[in-house]
Amino acid sequence: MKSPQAQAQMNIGLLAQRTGFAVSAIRYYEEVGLIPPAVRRPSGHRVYSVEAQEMLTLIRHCRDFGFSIEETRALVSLSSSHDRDCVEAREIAQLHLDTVRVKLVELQNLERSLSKFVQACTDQCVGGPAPKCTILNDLSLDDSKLAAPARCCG
Amino acid sequence: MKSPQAQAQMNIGLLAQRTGFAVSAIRYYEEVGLIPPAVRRPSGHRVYSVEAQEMLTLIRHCRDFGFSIEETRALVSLSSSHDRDCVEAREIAQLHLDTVRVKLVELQNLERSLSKFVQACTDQCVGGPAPKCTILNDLSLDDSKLAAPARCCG
DNA sequence: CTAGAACCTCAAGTAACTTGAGATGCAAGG
DNA sequence: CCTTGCATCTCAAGTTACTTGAGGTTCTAG
Repeated sequence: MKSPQAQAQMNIGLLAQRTGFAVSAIRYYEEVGLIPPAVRRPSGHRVYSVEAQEMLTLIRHCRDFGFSIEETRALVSLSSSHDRDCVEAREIAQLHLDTVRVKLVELQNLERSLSKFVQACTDQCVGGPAPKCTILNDLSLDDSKLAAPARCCG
Repeated sequence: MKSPQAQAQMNIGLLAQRTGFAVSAIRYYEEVGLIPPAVRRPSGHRVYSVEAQEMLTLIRHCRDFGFSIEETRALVSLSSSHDRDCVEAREIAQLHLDTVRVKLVELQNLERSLSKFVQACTDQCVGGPAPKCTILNDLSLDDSKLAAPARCCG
């Protein structure tokens, strides 16, 4: 009756391997109630079914999307509820997308400023270490414009 | 002798205000040794000089740049060392810039995938909640392609 | 002189796990 | 049967960069 390849029962190590989580992360997810407590063998070892594997795969994908544990929890519970609400799932994703976009803009600005900073240093410090470098001084002034330090290694 | 506007001594509250940190953050920085222990009044209250303000302003700018505490620590110590090494500062910034760029690419990919996900939902769930929505099912399959779920609310 | 803001210390909480210690279980080779 | 070594178990503490809270003092303005 048992199919040899789609192993129905597995221990935590194999589950971890199949879902891309660390063993400790799976135990953590159980602890915080993101997944239900595993069935145990008499020895105390956890045993998992393919259903658990699917649930963790969903969680894996949610985490790859950067959803927080709480958002993931909502999506997992939606996925296992009978009368699931697609609109709700979309709202969670949309909300998350909004925050990702904000972060993206911030990171883009940061990249610009930082590369200008490095460029200013590179342009002006070509000769090597300079004891009179003032770029860090500039950074400690309230009104310094970080994106383009006025001078460096003068 | 005392200039009235450039107040030479200040308490932690004013320092926090001037540098944009929370009071608790400044105490934390002292605790972890990012800034030296403040001079105390007989009452135990901390007193800060303009030098401390400048140091914290530098830290503020480093944190705005997303430098970790350890990177910031290195930059702060460079800024206060007599024979400062401009090349070293540039290297720290360059290293940090590299990681920012990696994160930026990741976030851009994420934004694309996530917006496709939301779009797929929006396109197919216009009618409202759908009990037969399968989008979350797809996410629990190992080989599902997240960027473009095959179907939703079928 | 008193109310209330600001300050103090110390402990614990946050997110999402990881790491480590110390103990037990299990499967394979000899 | 026994040993070796990997997998597993629990529980506590560490990670980052701070914040929050409790409980108590000090400063300042009216």
